[in-house]
Amino acid sequence: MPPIPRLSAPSSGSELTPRQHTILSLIVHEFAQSAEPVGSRTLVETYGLDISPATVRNEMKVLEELGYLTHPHTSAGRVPTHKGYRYFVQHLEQEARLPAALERTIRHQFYQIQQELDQWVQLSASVLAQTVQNAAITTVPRPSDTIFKHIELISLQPHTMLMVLVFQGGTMRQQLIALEDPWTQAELSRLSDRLNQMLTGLDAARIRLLEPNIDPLFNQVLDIVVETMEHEDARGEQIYRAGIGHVLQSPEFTLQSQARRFLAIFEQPSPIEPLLQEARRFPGVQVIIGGEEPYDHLPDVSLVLSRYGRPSQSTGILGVIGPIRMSYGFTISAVRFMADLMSSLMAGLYGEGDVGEDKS
Amino acid sequence: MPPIPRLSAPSSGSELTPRQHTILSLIVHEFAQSAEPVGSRTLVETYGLDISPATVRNEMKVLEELGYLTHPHTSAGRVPTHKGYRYFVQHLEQEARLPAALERTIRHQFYQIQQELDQWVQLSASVLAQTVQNAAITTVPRPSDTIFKHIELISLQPHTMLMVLVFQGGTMRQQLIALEDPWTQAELSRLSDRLNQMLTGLDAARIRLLEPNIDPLFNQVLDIVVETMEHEDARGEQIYRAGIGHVLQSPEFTLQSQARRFLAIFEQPSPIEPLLQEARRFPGVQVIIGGEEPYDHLPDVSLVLSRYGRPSQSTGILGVIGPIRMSYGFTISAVRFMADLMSSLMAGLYGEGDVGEDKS
DNA sequence: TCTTAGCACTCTAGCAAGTCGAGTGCTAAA
DNA sequence: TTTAGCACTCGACTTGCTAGAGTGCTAAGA
Repeated sequence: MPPIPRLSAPSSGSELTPRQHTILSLIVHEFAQSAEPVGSRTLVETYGLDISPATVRNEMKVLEELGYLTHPHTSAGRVPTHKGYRYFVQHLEQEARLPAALERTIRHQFYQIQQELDQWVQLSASVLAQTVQNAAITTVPRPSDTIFKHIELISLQPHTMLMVLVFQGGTMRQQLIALEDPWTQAELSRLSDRLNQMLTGLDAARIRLLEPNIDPLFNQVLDIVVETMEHEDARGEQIYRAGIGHVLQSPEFTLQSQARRFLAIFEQPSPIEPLLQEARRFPGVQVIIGGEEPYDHLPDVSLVLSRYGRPSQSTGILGVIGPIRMSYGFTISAVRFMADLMSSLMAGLYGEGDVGEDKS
Repeated sequence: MPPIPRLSAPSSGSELTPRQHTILSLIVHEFAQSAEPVGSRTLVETYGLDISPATVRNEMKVLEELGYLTHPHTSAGRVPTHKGYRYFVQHLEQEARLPAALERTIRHQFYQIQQELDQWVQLSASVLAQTVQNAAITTVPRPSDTIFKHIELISLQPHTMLMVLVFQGGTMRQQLIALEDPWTQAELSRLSDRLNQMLTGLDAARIRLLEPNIDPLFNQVLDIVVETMEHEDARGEQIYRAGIGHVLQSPEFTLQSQARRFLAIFEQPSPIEPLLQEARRFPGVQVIIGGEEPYDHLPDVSLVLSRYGRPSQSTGILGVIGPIRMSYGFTISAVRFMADLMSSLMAGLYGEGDVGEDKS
């Protein structure tokens, strides 16, 4: 059960009176829990307000005229609009932390598994989903630009070798290559030494400009390297997901059509991929409210995303996807904590000298 | 639209008369399409049978007494029972192939992407899901036993090295290792040469028995190797999934409770993992009808699974998950084709000498 | 003996009418 | 400016009814 969000007076410059702000916040909070339109009487009774339902109704009407609330029908309670949510999120106390016990529990789970990036990524999605009781995603960190760092050629059988490519930032790719002629490990090592000297620090475009060599194997490997690097640049995110069931449990996604639109997010060509790319460019937690304006191709969901990793080297995105009425305060805290945790785990993995994510 | 399954007379030894067999098959087929109980009149009219509805009703009653059909209520049509499906699947002509044009289309998609196992695996799930209009899964191939084949130690920075482990069957793992003292590539190469000579062909248990060396780095690496290999043995399948939305569209999964049970299959600790392990031990396409007897922990779904890969080296599982009333004939053909295709793709990747999956 | 026409019976889906309750909006008084 | 009171609205739920699809049984026909 997430804690009740702070209901402090709005920060200066707000266009709402303190009471309107309180009422809007309470409606957002109540609707997040009940998923049903909030009536004036319910609100007063549930939160023990010192004003009468009629007063609340009057304020609600003003808020509706300002565009922060709507009605599903004449005699129903109020529901926040997208604008209402945007206002709420903007004026939220974003600095709240998760309860210390919860932070400990989460951290503990990461120290129980092997030190391996892929597993951390996967675990972060499922722990996040479990924590916020919504769907969560995490993308595998990768650098914004693929730059050659190291190649290793390993002879497996006389006619088969394993090529291991390491890129700046620590990403690795391996590939088996069939050879026309048999080669010894010594010969392959000489070749990889030469490649390492020539290619370190270059990107795919620069490598392409190199003059062809006399050695046919050299050329073959070079081709494969370029191909792999270009492919790496063009490759879609690898996304781990978890907790889809949580979201489908909530009433707004019981309709088939809604559920299908929601599920499409997790299928192969995901409609949120451009969003993730975009989100990676900025530090801090970002909240995206879908179903409207620039995000109308999304179903009615909200995304709470954060970049993580080492900004100059390789970064990934993690976050939560859930109904628009989610508990933003708690979710934002959870996402921020998880991003910081992953960043520091990665910093530990790749050496302490490199600080994790910048604390904005 | 899948083709109508062959309705030939049952193979000898069947406990049903030819007419009963036909009626059961038609009910299975009709119910697969309509998802609604099949009445006697509908059956006669839709399939142009030369017998009257009354006769069909009599036969239906016999089939019901034998346990192959049920009634949702007194005045409803008939629905196949699990036993009915099992009978139907067992007596199905399993040798049907996909239409040649479809096979070509599918093959084509695999030649359009880079030769990389992970991508093929992912693609196979989405193509399969698209083809049969149900959910599909594919696991990344891996050997049944992890056996050391090769190690490579690559110096990235003076105090950081990359360890690449290759196991029998071609699976690879890499890991960054922080070093207390600085090491040169030459020193690391000598170390990896020694390890390669000592460990090739051994499994984790045997490596554990080796006597400790004087060299501390040697011991450190050896520990990590054993740990990685043991971890590899214990690691869960990496599963790619696709087409979940197709299944959720069908009427049996519109109820929240059903949908959630179904989705649980695709979440982190999947209830079907033991099934996949089991299925990997046998060649050919296997059909599992869930929701009953040994599979009652599953929701009401059927699995059509096949192993693929190189039996002696490394194998994976691919298959389709859908409502029990799926089109078995078509689905089985699709799964078999996809398994064969993946097997031959892998054979091509790892060298022709090694034939793909045995044709059972 | 098998098949089939006829008929009574059963059960669900769907529709219409009616009731209940939560909630609004307005007005007038505090 | 706040609030009590009241008329009004609309959805959710209940009840009663009907049409339709389907079965099971019986008796006649092949």
